[in-house]
Amino acid sequence: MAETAERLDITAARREVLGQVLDTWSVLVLEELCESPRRFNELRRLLPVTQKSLTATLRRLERTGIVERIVISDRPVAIEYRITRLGKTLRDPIDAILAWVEQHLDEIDRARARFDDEAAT
Amino acid sequence: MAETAERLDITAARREVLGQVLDTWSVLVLEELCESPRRFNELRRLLPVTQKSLTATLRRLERTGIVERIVISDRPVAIEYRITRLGKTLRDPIDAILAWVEQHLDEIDRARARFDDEAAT
DNA sequence: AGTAGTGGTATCGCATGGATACCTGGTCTA
DNA sequence: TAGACCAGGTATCCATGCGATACCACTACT
Repeated sequence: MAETAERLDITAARREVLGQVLDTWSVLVLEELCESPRRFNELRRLLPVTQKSLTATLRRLERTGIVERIVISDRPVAIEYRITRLGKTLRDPIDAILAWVEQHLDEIDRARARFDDEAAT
Repeated sequence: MAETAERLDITAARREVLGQVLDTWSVLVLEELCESPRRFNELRRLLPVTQKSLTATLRRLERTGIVERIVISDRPVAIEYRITRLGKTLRDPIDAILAWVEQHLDEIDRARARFDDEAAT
């Protein structure tokens, strides 16, 4: 039982961060910010994400310490989002996942087609 | 515009797979199955996941070609889930992410506390 | 016969996320 | 100075997802 409890404790903490960090929009926003700092609407144009979700994603990443929200101008309100040192350490693992996806997309498509065919039978 | 369209096309395909592969339960189930094949209820005991979500997760992973569902006995219905060759290739990237989480949990906690403090001000 | 385990499906209610509209300001141009 | 347009959001509605719960068919054990 102690074993189980410990195990679940670990995964509970893990799960929370995992859910935030591995969220689809988080991953894609992160990729963008790794290339260079971006403005809010710049990100909107780059990704098919709604304003609401982008706002939520940026807030979450900011809270987690992965991106920084920098006011670059007061008068015409201008805000820049940039990746933090912590965020940069995420780049390699995330890139590895993205590379995996790119590399296995075809295989996944075939697997899905096979599965759906068998299900239709 | 062609640039944008192409970019969105790529991310659309990416997004789908990302969403499935990086799903919290998928990641944790995958970790378990990497250790050894598991039965349905075995997984339930190992992870704080509901039956419904576990069923959905396993179906999704099966469809994506990442896990295999093997009937090991008809009479007493017994089913084993095991990782596929494709699934195994996911292990390294996923482990990298998990390692990242473990490594930076404290830093994330501090960042969150800081954020919440500032917000409260 | 009763209880427990196996691998599920069905239903309900709440929270999350997308689409859409709207808002507060500032800039630019006519 | 009015109108159009940009910025960075908030507010609202609605569909979908997910957890909790109940239930089912079958087998095994006692």
